[in-house]
Amino acid sequence: MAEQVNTFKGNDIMPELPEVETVRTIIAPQVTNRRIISVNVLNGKVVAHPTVDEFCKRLCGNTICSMDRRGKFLSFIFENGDRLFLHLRMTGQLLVTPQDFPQAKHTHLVMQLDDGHQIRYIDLRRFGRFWYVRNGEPTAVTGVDKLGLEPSDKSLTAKYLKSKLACRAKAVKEMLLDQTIVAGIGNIYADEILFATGIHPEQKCSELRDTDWRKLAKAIPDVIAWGIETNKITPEDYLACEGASYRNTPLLKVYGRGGQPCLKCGRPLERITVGGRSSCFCPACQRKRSL
DNA sequence: CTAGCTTCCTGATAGC
DNA sequence: TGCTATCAGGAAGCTA
Repeated sequence: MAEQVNTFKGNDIMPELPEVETVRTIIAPQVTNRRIISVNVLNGKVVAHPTVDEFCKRLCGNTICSMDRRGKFLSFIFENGDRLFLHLRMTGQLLVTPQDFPQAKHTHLVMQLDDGHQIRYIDLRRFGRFWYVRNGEPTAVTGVDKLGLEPSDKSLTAKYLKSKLACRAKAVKEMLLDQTIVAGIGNIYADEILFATGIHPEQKCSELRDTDWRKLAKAIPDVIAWGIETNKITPEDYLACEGASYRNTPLLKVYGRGGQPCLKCGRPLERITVGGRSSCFCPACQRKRSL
């Protein structure tokens, strides 16, 4: 039995694009056409813009039209065109609960809806943030303006990736985590995408060949779409686990499997650190090429 | 401009 | 048992 190298600290959380999309599809139908009648900010740290007082004032009375997602950002769109942006970062959880539902530890923000339900924000590490942006007000304050292409964007081609990155000495894994190139990939799906392409996480962008760029341009949308598909959960199960256990962890091929056999060749997967992030890969299927 | 370091935060775990 | 140190991670904010 191979040694288990990873520790899985907080692995039930850490939302990336597929998980954020799951949250949106679960939450949106429960809040659409609901009016926010009051807001309780239990920890002002999670409100990034504007001040907590202004934030609460602007939210109250608004009716939610729809929910959107861009990269790992969620947003609530209101009837008046205002928007509430949210980034879950590492450990943020968004729930719609009956108002008498037991309040979880680390609940930082509660919005009371007009149908007796509440939207609750829970975040163990408090890295997540909310931004309230008025209709017509620039969204630059949130950071969404800096995001690169969505993985599903048809403009995400080998040519796009190569033109943006081929001159850079950065490791390909760091490129995948750069939200200004492609939005929504985190540490887990970066490892899965690299395994799918057979590229070593430390391979420099400047060393990649045209076939590599083509493989990446295909694997990025494919792996993210697979993540969205496999993360499906019912609203009941989502609430029962308090929005924490809808991840496809058992299905991941490399992430968190350091020391375990590669699903393609059986050799033990390795775990290294790339750009300060733990990375799992197969040393046989993802050989590092020298020039 | 980029690279590299630090910060934020808590809880699990290791070591004494 | 109980203490302290270490580590995980997304993204911003620094410095050089």
